[in-house]
Amino acid sequence: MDVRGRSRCDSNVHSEEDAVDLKRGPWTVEEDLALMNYVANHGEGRWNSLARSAGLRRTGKSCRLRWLNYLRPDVRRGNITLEEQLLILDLHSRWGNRWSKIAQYLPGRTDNEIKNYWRTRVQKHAKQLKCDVNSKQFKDTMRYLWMPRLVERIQAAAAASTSASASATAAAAAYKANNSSSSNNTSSSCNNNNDNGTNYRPINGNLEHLVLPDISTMNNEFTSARLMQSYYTPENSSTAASSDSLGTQVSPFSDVADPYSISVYEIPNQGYVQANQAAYQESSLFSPSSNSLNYGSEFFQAMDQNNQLWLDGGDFSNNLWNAENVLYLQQQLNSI
DNA sequence: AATCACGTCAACCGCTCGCGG
DNA sequence: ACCGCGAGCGGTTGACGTGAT
Repeated sequence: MDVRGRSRCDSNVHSEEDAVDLKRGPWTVEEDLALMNYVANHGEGRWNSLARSAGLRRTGKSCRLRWLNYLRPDVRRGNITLEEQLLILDLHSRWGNRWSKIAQYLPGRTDNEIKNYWRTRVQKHAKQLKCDVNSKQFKDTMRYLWMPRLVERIQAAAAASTSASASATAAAAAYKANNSSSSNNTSSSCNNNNDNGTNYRPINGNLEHLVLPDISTMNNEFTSARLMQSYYTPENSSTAASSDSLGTQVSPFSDVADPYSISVYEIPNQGYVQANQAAYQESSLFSPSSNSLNYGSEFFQAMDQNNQLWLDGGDFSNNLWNAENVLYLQQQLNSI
């Protein structure tokens, strides 16, 4: 067997006997098969005894980790999608480094994977911006710039996906028929129960009021679709919008004292950076308190340099929208 | 072709918590 | 109340892949 990685003597092996028996490092195919077979026949749990009974020279911890993070049949592979990024950013803003809790809302993703994503992607950008990942500055950047931008990207992807497959799907045809008659119906349906029977009632984009659905009944794309709705509602984008000198539609912050209150900007055919910077700067007009977002042009320059890298983190090839989600997101787009 | 730097991620570690004896 | 054990969590490490030089 291939024993790589840490040496046996650098761990908390308590006896010479254990040192001889225990194996560390990457799992082999044989070990994986042994673990899978044993779990299939006997179920999970009792990992220490499981390891012995399955004939694995591994700790129970190692077996558990291998199963949960890799061998479990419902483990999801591939890049973190834009929808998942949005969810991770939002949930982390609420719960911090509660990776397992966050992972509960991203079916198929493990806490380890989310943790790795955060450390390799998010913290990297904080470092490039020369600010602490836990600083208010960085959190504001996420809330007011990156997350709205993620929403834009998701909407754009949904629109592209729908237009590409519209003629081939019944859902798209139904959408077209529905959309040609009335636009009000679509927006009014947004805040009602969804097709999964999940009660979802976002209130003016305030995520504190966002009731996260039962994850057992919905996939992560649908969860993020609901989250998107809370970031971009027809009410705050149309009735309260104002135009700045760039022609950018800017929504005033309805409640800047609430750290989770989000406004989103409509940016028709504008460069993302310029438009968002204008929106970002204008946001200070609505925040006379200590929450004012005056970070200056240097900060934006640093952010802009890294912005595309950040947004390109999503993999559209893995953006497997089903017809239902495409329809839902299209309704959102057309209700704006 | 060789080397280096960097990013990714599987795996490990220490710690805490809950539970049963 | 204490102890031992199993399970789970968050932090960290290091092997590996890849692109740049």
